[in-house]
Amino acid sequence: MSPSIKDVAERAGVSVGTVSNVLNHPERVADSTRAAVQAAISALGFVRNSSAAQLRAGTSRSIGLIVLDMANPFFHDVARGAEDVADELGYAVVLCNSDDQPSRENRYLQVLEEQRVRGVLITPIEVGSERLDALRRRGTPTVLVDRHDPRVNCCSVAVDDVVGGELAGAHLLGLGHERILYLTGPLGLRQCADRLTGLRQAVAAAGLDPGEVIDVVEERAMNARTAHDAARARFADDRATTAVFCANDLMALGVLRAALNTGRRVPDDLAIVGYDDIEFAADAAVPLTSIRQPTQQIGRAAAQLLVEECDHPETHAHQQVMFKPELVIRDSTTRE
Amino acid sequence: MSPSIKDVAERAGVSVGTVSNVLNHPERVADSTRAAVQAAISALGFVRNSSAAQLRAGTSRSIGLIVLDMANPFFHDVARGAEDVADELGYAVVLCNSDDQPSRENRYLQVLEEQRVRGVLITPIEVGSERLDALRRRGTPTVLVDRHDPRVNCCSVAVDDVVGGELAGAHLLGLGHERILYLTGPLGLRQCADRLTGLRQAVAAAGLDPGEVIDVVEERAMNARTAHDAARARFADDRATTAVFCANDLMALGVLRAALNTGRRVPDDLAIVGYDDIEFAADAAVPLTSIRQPTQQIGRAAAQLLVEECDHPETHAHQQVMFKPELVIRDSTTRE
DNA sequence: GCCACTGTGTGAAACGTTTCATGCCGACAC
DNA sequence: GTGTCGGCATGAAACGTTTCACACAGTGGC
Repeated sequence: MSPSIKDVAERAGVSVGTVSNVLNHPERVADSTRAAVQAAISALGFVRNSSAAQLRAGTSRSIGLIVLDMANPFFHDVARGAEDVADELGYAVVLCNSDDQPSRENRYLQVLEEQRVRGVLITPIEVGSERLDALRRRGTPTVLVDRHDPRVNCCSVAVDDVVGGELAGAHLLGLGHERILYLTGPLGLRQCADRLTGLRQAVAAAGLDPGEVIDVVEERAMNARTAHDAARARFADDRATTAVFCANDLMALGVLRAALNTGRRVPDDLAIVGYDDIEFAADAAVPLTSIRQPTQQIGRAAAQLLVEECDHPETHAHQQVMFKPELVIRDSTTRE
Repeated sequence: MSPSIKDVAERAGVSVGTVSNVLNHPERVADSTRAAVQAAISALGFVRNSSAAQLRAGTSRSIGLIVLDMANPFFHDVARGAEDVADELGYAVVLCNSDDQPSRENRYLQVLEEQRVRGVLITPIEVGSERLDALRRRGTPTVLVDRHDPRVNCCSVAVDDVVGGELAGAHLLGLGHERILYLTGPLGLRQCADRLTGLRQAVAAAGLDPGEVIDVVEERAMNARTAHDAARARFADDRATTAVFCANDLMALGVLRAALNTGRRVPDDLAIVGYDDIEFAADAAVPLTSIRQPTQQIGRAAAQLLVEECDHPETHAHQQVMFKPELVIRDSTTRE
């Protein structure tokens, strides 16, 4: 159907080996021959068949990246970082979106394996699944993104959520708040639980009793609407709480709307801290103080570790990289 | 390295042809043989090499999707819709992000061609580029997403932006506004220009003079910050304008913040209409009236057209599908 | 004039599948 | 017993590359 290397060879009057050399090792071919082959290639509109190339070569220069949710800016930035690094190092990235569904995760792992990718970057739905172990056993390096493997039999890159909670807590305590509400998603998520741990540590470090200072409200969904409703219900008869720490920015924005709609001034009556520092945080009705994660860095680091393991499997030692988050102060906690 | 079909055949004591049949035509194989082969497959951890399969088969069941910007929720939804349909029809989608850079678009087109994808869905950076025509000439069907080809030599799916502008205009005029500001990105973008055209049509249809009613402010960037600054500058000494129509929701959110910060009530002093109906529009400080595009539908329709052309190239006739947008009324224009 | 060498090109093997013509075997009809 | 047929399995060819051992022809040293 489409022209093959053989057609090109015939037209240029050379052997197939020579055409292949023009494609892959141009320096081995005399200038005149190379020109003739190039001419034949463009005349025929030849495009290399990568299936054949990869079959013969036995190995591909591509890695897979499976994320939980491409709609989440966090993963979008991670992907961007990983792509940039992979590109520099001569690898292509195959992007897959598991959408938090085990069936999709499985299907993509299968596809990536069939394509013989060199390695896989993944935020697994469940850490320590048999499927992933099997992949590793068969010799495909994997790196966990935003997760850690307690058994440490692969590399991983994550952000220290305990520190994030501490930063938020210390900031609010420093502003004089004595009743802090932690509005969170399911505490079964490590992320949410760790942030609470950090918050408690900050309170304890200030010489206060976490049990007295912190109040936890756990919601199932982590979006603005849920948070808005929860905040409204809560604030109907509560004037003691002067600060809210939310497990993500969407929830913080919901709380902000609830506060403004019930006539509270932010930050004077209520201080709000979010998490993630999403793009819109700075542009909210009251710009949001938030905890920023080095998202692109996560992707970059993960890709680097993976490529390192792919290229030097024998000397490679697994690492657990842990980034520190950063506090970004805006008007929702303090006006300068 | 990893076990091949041959290893499986040896271990199961059958020929390679039989193993292949177990994989692709299980019904042609006797139950007992099939079981033996399956056992060998799992014992060895065999995974089919898709390069070899595709090379032999000569054709793949995958299509490429090249979008401008995965960070934009619009394209995210389009991708989702396309993936769903492709999946139902037995095609896999290879997702590529051109990031508005011609070099990346070119590279991905090259990669997709080398992989011999059956077809390509693309929002091209430039309509009518030679590269895309060449691809089509070589027999790879393409469908334009959110773009139209004036020469109509391929299918396309887009949304009618003129109607979107009309909807916004008619809504604001119906509320009694007589001075409307259109805050837009570059009018060189068809999207932005068409929305203005629609707005003018609505004004004319109401028997008014577009030149008197509409005021256009064109900014280079279409984000919240730019819009916020533009709105602030504008409103410093302008009380005549009572309504703003923004070319996207991010700009509308910027205007909203500027309005609230300068003490205007929304919608009483200023009505605001956005465009795109992004997820956060409903959760803004004042929920935003916006124009919703059937984003997932766009992706679904595009994938359907493409697969149709791939599967029945001879009977296929190119179509230009044009969806109608929809007005979503919220508090930023009228309180019920 | 011979040797070694370099630069360039050749041709065949191999990669792991799928497909297809062929063959084997037992069952059933006559 | 012969002929036919269906169900299953086989083995080889083919897909389009890359690689590698080899060949060939100049070149320069001696």
